[in-house]
Amino acid sequence: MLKKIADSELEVMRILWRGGRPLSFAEIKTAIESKTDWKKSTIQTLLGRLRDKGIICTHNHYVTLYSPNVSEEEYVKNEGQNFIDKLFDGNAMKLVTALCRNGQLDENDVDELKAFFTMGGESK
Amino acid sequence: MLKKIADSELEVMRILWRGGRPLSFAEIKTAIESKTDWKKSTIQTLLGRLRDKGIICTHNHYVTLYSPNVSEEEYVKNEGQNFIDKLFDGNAMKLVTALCRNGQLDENDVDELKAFFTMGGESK
DNA sequence: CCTCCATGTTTACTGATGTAATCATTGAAC
DNA sequence: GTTCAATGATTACATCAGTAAACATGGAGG
Repeated sequence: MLKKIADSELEVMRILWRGGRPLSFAEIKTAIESKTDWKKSTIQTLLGRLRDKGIICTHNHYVTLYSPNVSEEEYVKNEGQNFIDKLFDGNAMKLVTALCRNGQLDENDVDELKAFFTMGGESK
Repeated sequence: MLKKIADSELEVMRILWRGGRPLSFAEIKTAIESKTDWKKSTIQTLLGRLRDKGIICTHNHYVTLYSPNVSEEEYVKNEGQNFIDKLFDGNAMKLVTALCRNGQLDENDVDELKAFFTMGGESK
């Protein structure tokens, strides 16, 4: 049961996921500093917590390299399910109809989805 | 900007929302005890915090009555948006396509949505 | 009146999160 | 070798969330 990833930790995970390969602290630091003004010790703390939770692991290569143990897809799927469970009784359709009702999704979007299915695959 | 409703607080809110009218502590307590084993002091704490956050208010009637300041719809819409912002760059379609990809939504569901639109209204 | 019960208020404690300073180490540069 | 900069580890501290005991109070019953 996938431990919870806190918001600030998520920022770090994004870097790792987007990196697509094990990253060094320096790389992570640079990437994070381009979007937050966290001190390095903060980043270190987050990496430590993520490792404690088993969400990332470290390889001792030459420098330490950090890589995710869970993929972004897994994470997103998991969070999505939790969210749906929490607010929509686990029923994804309820979520979607709520989106429609709130105008966060319109008929064109639905058409697009339809297309996605009828051509059985990756639209994007 | 709607203060955050914690998970346990949400349980209380559900009672209030479902109640459809201002409820007394006794009513809330009974309702909550049917689904959790929280002590009454716990329920009081949650009510207190919700009131501090301005999410509910109390009327002094004869006994104190509690009622929500935010509707469930508002709340759900808000949380939904936050969720989409956090995990899908604010793009609801990305969420929905993810649901499809994960099989949490299938072609039939999409058809249903289509119907929802073409007949312009409340399907369910 | 005195007592008890339901309710309201205050205080408490643990763990998680956001944020970081500080200390320790280790390889790189002189 | 000695020093320094980068990195890793330890400690810190405030706030929030989950859960609750304890204490105060105002009526209901006797």
